[in-house]
Amino acid sequence: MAAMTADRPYHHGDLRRAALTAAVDAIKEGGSPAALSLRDVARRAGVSHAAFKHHFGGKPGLLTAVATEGYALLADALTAAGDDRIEAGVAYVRFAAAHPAHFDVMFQPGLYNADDPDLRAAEQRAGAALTAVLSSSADENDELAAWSIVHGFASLWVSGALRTAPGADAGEAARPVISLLELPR
Amino acid sequence: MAAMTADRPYHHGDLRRAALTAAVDAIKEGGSPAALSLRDVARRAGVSHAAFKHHFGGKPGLLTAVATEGYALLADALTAAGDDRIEAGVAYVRFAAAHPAHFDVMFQPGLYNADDPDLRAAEQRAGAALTAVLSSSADENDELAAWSIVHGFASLWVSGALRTAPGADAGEAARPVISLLELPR
DNA sequence: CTCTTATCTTTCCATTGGATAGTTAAGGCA
DNA sequence: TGCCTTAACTATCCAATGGAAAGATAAGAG
Repeated sequence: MAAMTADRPYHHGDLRRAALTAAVDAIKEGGSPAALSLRDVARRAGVSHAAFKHHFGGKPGLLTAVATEGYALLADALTAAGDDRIEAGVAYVRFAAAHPAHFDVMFQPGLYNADDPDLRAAEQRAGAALTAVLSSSADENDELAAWSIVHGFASLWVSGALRTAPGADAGEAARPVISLLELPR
Repeated sequence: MAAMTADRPYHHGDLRRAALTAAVDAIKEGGSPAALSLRDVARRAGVSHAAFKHHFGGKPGLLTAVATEGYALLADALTAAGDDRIEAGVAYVRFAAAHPAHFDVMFQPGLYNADDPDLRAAEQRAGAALTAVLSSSADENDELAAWSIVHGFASLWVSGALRTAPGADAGEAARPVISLLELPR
């Protein structure tokens, strides 16, 4: 039974990529990764919902790919920010604000396949980039404090808990805040 | 058609309370509020899934109640902690670690009915308690920094990003970290 | 003792994620 | 060129979900 109403090709060509962006769009519109529907993503990509099984295995697999991409983007952003701790922190916040869907998924390990090899690799790359900037820290508490303040600001920003002027730049808003941790003590 | 296999009474007596605790249990076991199933909660409470309509309206309504209870608990914990900023911060983290399900829901406004009156009231009570402790702050950035570092630590702890010794006390782990913000500058 | 109303159940529905089996195309190899 | 293996995708079925509607039961007011 060959239906094929539309004249699009049988093979998408770059379904994986299309699915990822469609998923991120859907998460943004839905407001939460929880509301994500596989079938909705499939419709956006113009594909049967079962097509994802081959590429991602299932819904958790799709979200695993989103998280993986997120960690990769974060690692890139951190490396690009250089050695300055403040700038790295600003980059962290900026990443979260620019990719809220990725950020949301990343820190909800219950949603995806947390022991996926690719995911782990990207995760460790981001972790290494973070540790590299913080290597000047005196002790472990110093590192934890830096990570906490930056992650906290990012989380609050993304969740909408900070009622800021619309269109405000998250990075610039964060700079004076996270700088408080860096003053000479 | 009166089936009623079990001999439990037709009226539960305290369904609202039972539903809340069942929902929290289910979220903890499921790992994420996203995985929460209304019908599962109903089974735990020994009730038809349609019974919730009257009490909560629907799934978002149930999660709204969870978030409301969370904000109330947080407000209580903060007020009980007294005037000390460090102790308030420790209490914040301790709350998150003790009630991870509530905490998870609270900061995902997309999951619930964010403009519910009761929710707003509890939210504002917690906000007031937080602001009260931070009132000694020099400026707004100081307040934001304090909130960020505490919320960041709590988020990372709850999401499992901090690989700590099992059974470790979150509050005590947080104390030296958040104290770094309080050193004389 | 009846009426009213809050609480709960049954039943039905569209939608979801997943499983299975079949269809199409693309690339290696004769 | 023609075959054949395999990647990529569709069609279809299924159990489970959240919600809606309508009815059953109980509790309390008068």
